Formats: sequence, structure tokens, C-alpha cells
Amino acid sequence: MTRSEENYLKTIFHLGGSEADPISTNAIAEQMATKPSSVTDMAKKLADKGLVDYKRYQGVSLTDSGIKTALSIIRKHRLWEVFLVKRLDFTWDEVHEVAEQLEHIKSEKLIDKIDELLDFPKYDPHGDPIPTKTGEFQERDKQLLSEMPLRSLGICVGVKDTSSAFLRFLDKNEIALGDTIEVVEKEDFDDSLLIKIEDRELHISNQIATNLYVKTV
Amino acid sequence: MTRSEENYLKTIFHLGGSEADPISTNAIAEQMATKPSSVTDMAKKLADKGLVDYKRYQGVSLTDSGIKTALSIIRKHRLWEVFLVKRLDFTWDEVHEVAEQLEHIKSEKLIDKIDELLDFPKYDPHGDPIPTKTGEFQERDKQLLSEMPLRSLGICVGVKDTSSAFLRFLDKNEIALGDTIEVVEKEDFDDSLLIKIEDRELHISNQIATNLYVKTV
DNA sequence: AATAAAATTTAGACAAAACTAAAAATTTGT
DNA sequence: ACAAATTTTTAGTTTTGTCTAAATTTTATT
Repeated sequence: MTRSEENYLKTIFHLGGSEADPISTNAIAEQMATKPSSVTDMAKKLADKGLVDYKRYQGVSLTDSGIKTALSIIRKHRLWEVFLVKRLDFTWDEVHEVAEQLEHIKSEKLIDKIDELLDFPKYDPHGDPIPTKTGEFQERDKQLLSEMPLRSLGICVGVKDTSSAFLRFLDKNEIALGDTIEVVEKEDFDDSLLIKIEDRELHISNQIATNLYVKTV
Repeated sequence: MTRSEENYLKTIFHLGGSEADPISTNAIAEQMATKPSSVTDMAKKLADKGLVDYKRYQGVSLTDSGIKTALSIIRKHRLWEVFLVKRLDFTWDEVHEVAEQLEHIKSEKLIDKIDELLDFPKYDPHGDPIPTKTGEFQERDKQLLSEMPLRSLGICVGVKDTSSAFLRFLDKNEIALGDTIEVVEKEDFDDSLLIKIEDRELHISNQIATNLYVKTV
């Protein structure tokens, strides 16, 4: 399995899709900042290996084997992110780039030991769930902060946008995973929110609210 | 800097050599299990980048810039080896293969943090010195066990052969770095030795004695 | 010093993964 | 339903790193 193949599988997984509703080569190309023709080439290769279903002009979907492989890469990515943050004091906006490299290290023992060292974490620093060794994982039930009803209480459990800019914004405003948030006021005009977070009041734009996940309590 | 370029620089460094006494393309090819013609191609590329001196038919030697780069890769390799052994309970015969992959991860911050986490170790699990961030490192003064005079005392500080077979042999016979060794008897016939190690007597072959480094006390 | 042997390089080919430009299939709009 | 627009594929090219086989240079031998 080459690094490039692994990156394709990961991207296809993240784009979702299913046998009934496959992902277009264009969508994959856009996500990976590559050209559709390159995706076509890779689709054929992955299909030959039984990792994706592919019919020309009909898009791509992962097979069971492809899903299993994608999950193992995502597992590695997220475990390394936890390691970088918890053990090496990386900030959550710094980890992605390095984890993109570390996820391709081939050693089952290594990632299992890292998992053990971290005491089998269930979520990565951005709140995304970490698949188990056997590929199981459940999406936490969560909703966007922007969808919360007025006066309701939630706990911040994840981010949708994981860009450095957004994560640093959250740090600067002392918004962290685990914080309790209450929607105090909704402004109809621009869909901005006034929230109460850990006893501070804060005014946040709709763009922020649509990129923060909360769990209702 | 590609992975392949890094591997060539590392190999050339390990083969020694100097501007006056360069390494042959054949020697590099043999060490890397590749073909001399491939080495020639890479020699030209590395020369273009100013990392090696190369004149056709005259062999290859590292420039200052090449040495600096090689040391940074060796530093990463050895620090990862320490991490694997000290923090993840790998045995010293298991680390090489994984460290070969980890040494190519590109993140200065990552390796500096690993260094700090390990409390700035000076030697890797095989007793080899770890270059500093700035590329300095001094070979420990050491000699082969086979070269020690009768009745002299030494401390085991490193291994020459780092193959799994050899390292597992040492484990099985409870020979570890830091152990005190005394040469009790030398057998002229086959150059085997009777040694006293941590209060046990042990008979070892010349092949073992020529692959263990000791520091005289 | 000439020639044989060994080492090294060159030339040409290949595989992986990407690209561009052109062709083909699908989808959309009326 | 058919032409236009869009999407997707094909064909051919590029780059990196490798290989084989042939040619060249160096080294060794007599």
C-alpha cells in the first residue's frame, strides 16, 4: 500500500458516499487539490486491488476492505494527534500537518503502543472519534452550536473547521472542548449569538457557531 | 529533500570517507542493496544540490552541507530508537526498521520535543552517540572486547553488529549495555574468551567479542 | 607498457504518480 | 427529445528513482 493510495482512501472515506451514492472523481480531485484525470487513474488501481468499487463515469465508493483500510489510517492520524498534544505540548492547530506524515508509518506494534501510552483515548484533540483497532467507532451525537435552541445548555465537543486560523481564534477567546455553553440570545439579522461560556458572556458570529459542535445536556 | 536522497546521504556518512578518500559508487550500491548505475544517477543529483562532491570514476564524499544533513537524519533515527525502547517498550532488536521510517518525518519541532521528552539522551539503545541539534557529536572512546588485554576490566558500551540475531543472543545471555566485563581467559586456538560479567562466568566466541564495544575503566 | 580484469558510467527502458489536451459520456435546459 | 454544458475518461507526456545492457575508464597483471 503506497502513501498515495492511503491518501486517496482516507479522502474518499471523509467524503462519505456509499455503494448507492458514490463520490465523483471531480469531488475527490477538488478535495485533494489534484486533477480529475489523476483520480481516474487511481480509481482503477484501487478497484484492481478490491479497495473501491468503480464503474467509469459512475464515481467511486469504498468496499468493506477499503473502509477497513481507511479507518486504520484515520485511527493512526488521530492517535498521533493526541500524542502530539498530550505528550509533546503541540497546540491543536499544529498537529495536522505532522500527523499527515505520521499516519503513514507502517508498524502495527507502534500504533498499538502509542494507543496504550495514551490510555486508549476515544477522541482526538478536535473532538473526532478514534476508531478502535478493529475499526469500530461511533460518531458522538452532537449538533452545531448554531442549531441549538435559545436558553439551552451544551458542552463543546468538537470543531467542524480544523484550520489553524479557526483553532487559534478559539484559543484566543478561551473556548475549549469540554466548556459549557448556553445560548443567551440569537440575533436574527446576522444569525450571530450571544453565549455564556464558563461564566463569561461572549458574542460570536454565525461563522463560528456553524463550526462548533456541542452535545446537549 | 526526498526520502531517497536522505537515505543516500545517511549511507554515505556511515561508510565514512573524506574528500581525500571518497566512497566508491559500488560500495554505496552494495550497502544499499541497489545497483551502481542508480548510485551514479543519485551522485549527480546530490552533487547538483551541493550535498556531495562527485567526479566521475572518482567516488563520492559528503560536503559540509551533506554532513550536516546526514547528521540531522541520524539524530532523528537514534532519538526515535530511544523513544521506542524507553517509552514504548520495544526491544533493542525491534527498533531499527521503525526508526528507518520515523527518521524521515519532517518537523523540527517534533524531534526537538522528542529529545526533550527523553531528557536529551546522549546515546541510542545500541550505544551509538546521538548528534546534537547543531550536529556536534563525539564518538565515545571505546574498543572491541576482543582487543582487551587479559585481566582488564571494561564496561559494555555498544554493539557493532546491530542485527536482530546478535541482539537477541545478547539478551538471552543477559549481556546488556552498562555491564562490567573482565577478561578472565583467552583461548589462542579459536580466539574465544572466558569473561566474567556481572559476577557470572561466560564463554564467548571471537565473533561475539569482535562485535561488542567496551570502555576500559 | 600493453592488455586483461574490474569498476563505473551512459543510454535506453520501466513503473508510479502526476499532468495537459482532446475525446467521450452524462447531465441539463428548453 | 435534442443540443449545449458539464463531467469524466483517454492518450500521451513528465518526473523520480530504479533497472539492464553496453560502452568507457581505471586498475591490475604480466
